[in-house]
Amino acid sequence: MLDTDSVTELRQKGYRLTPQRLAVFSILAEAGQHLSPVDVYRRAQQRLPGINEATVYRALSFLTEQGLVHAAHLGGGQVVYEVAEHEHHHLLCRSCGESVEIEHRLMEAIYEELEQITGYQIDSVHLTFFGRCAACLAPEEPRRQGPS
Amino acid sequence: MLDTDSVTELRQKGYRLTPQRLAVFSILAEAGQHLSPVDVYRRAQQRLPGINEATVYRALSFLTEQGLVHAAHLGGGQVVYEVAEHEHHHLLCRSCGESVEIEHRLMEAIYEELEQITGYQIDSVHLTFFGRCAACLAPEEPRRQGPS
DNA sequence: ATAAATGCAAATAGTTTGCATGCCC
DNA sequence: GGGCATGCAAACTATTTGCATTTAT
Repeated sequence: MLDTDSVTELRQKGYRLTPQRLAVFSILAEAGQHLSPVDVYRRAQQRLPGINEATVYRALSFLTEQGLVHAAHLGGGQVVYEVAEHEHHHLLCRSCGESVEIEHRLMEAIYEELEQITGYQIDSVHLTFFGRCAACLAPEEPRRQGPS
Repeated sequence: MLDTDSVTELRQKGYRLTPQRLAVFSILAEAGQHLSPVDVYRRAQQRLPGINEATVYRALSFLTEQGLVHAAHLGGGQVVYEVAEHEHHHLLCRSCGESVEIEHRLMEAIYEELEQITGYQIDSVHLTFFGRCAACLAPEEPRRQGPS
């Protein structure tokens, strides 16, 4: 699932493309959504039965450092990962845990404003907003399930 | 440091205002900024030498449930707490860890836009943006120290 | 008095690290 | 073959929980 360019680049830097790293990457690519390290680990076990949790953590931080994967901080101190395709943010429903993507484009104006006010250069690739989704707002009885 | 109204209200609900809970609240109120549970614990020890870490965690979640304190999720899976005075957000410098407050007012327009687009009702009381502060951007050598 | 909260210790979850072995390039 | 990465186990940090005791009301 890793494109040839990335593969070549990483090898030139002296890094190795092990089955474990490739598995972690494809799992994220195929999932098409953010996964927690444990999620990744569980799925990885099915492909590479002997894979270790520490390896998954190491692969995730490796891929993050290389910019192939993004780490996102959802609420509750959870960190999740997803392939670095397009910049976006999340809006998470507190009731049912469902999330929608927010295009980064929508946030550009506010980023600029905040940069002007604060003097910071903002580079958040990922923000998480919280709220309640339409489905949970509508009925008397919201469909309870708890986030995550 | 808790106002009389809150005190009365909590007692009427059957909750108790123990020295531990009051200490945790005043520590946050006096700090005037977000503190991690460990920060709170350390400061609490000086006032109530026997206080236990579990008690601090329990007090923090109690105060959060009662709406007197807000939990904020900074990066790296850290949760910090602060008194619930005014709604605001944080902008955190990745290099030195310094943070500035972002007034919620600035975010209102984008909240409305997102609500229209997604159908969600957004109630994030706290967002954390990441970037680099002016001081860390300016010099050749950013003042390294690592966040938090 | 009595139910709620604390303190203690142990359990749990999530993540990191040291080191010998294995395997990618 | 050389060195980076893995696997394993242990260490760590942060947080939670059960239970006997204490204490606010």
